[in-house]
Amino acid sequence: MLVIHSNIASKINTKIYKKDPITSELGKKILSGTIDLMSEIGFEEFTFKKLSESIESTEASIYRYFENKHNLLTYLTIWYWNWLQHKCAIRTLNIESSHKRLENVIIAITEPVSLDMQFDYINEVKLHLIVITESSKVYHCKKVDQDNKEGFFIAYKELVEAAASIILEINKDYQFPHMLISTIIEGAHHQRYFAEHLPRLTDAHEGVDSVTLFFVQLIKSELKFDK
Amino acid sequence: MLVIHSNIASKINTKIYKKDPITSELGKKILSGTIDLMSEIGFEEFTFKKLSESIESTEASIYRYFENKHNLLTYLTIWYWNWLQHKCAIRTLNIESSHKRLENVIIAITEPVSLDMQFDYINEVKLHLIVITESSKVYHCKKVDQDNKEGFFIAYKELVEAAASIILEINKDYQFPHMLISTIIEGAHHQRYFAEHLPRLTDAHEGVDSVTLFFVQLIKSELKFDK
DNA sequence: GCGTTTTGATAGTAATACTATTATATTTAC
DNA sequence: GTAAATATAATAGTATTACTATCAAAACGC
Repeated sequence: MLVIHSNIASKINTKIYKKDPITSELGKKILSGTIDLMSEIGFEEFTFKKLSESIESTEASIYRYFENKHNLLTYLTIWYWNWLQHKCAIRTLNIESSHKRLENVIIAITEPVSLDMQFDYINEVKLHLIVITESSKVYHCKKVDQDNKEGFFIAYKELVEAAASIILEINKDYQFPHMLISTIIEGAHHQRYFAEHLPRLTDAHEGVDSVTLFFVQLIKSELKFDK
Repeated sequence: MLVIHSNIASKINTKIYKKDPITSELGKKILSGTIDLMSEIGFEEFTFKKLSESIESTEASIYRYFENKHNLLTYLTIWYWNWLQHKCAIRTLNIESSHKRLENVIIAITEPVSLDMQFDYINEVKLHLIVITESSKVYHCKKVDQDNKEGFFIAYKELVEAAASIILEINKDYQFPHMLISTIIEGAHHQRYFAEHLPRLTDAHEGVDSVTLFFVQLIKSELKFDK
């Protein structure tokens, strides 16, 4: 069940930061500066030194908010998962048909991101780019089991669980609801990345959002409600 | 069209290394040592220093074979793609039915890896673990466009192209053959990783390879030949 | 206006990611 | 069988990264 939260950052696990970035001006500058800088130079090239220069602060000050750049990326990724949850909740409000709710969720998850909601320190379009390119590094690392115990991936699990439960409304005997949803979430990121950098691995058609088209068609075929 | 090569390493792009590792004892020890060490401690913790200690050589000697650990991981990933191509070629030999050939390819791509072929310096099971956990880092980095120009991803593209062409034999009007295949390749890695570290994102059933089951069912549903 | 918290400035350490140099093996060339 | 070429080991050194520590200045809370 998806719950609508007014403040996306307030849902974020408190152990991911040393000091909550949304409680101060510097904290917010760290978030917005990171989104600008990391979307430009990428996670590997990104350092707290460079960030401190771009926001005119110091390395030591940034370390007071986040232990390291990995946790900072994790923070942004959790923010994105919460934001997606919120978006899915809005898109399924007052819709009776399970089929239509599921379709709306798949669209919300896979569509290109625009700046429709306005957040003061988070640029959703740039954040989406970072998520597409870097978010898998959040869990593809040795810290994954420890971070999982801390609860850093709860927002992702809730998102998958919520969509999976709609699938079970449609077909209570369907065997792979979680796999289907997590494959679509990860797949949408991959396909957008491939379209940009390795187009021979995709079928991008000009002017058409084939990523969303493909995944909507896929889920309808798999659950056999394509009519 | 898949071509069968007797030597998987010989197909590897020569620009990925400074000195071809399979031409010397040290080179082979670098490959087997990397597979052992990296599958154990992960890409981020892996250093040429640690590798040199574990294979009883020196940092400088390893640098004569590979510019950096990123290129070494890329080498191993290319080896894996070539190996998968080879496996798919074998599994589709002498099979007339396009449907059966496609099913065999999806099984070859998604099934768990065992040590059936024996390579002297590559442990396929450990390499598969590395690919599942680390291979997306090969292209999710700032170097991706440069590496793509060098041709490092050709083996991946050929694999996708070969499977996509079978899809088009089955349905020449199908719009998304490349997306479907690359989604399955990446998806299979993700699902195996999730099953190990984030099980709530999957539907792993005991004793059953649900990853392969899921993707075989998915492609049959999407291409509507599930009979 | 005084105490507390936050930030800035600076310094310092250990590890990483390399490059360079030279000596010593080992291989190959003929 | 010896000289020449090549490969490896041993060592040293540099720039950058990823932090930690200290202290003074600024801001803020009441």
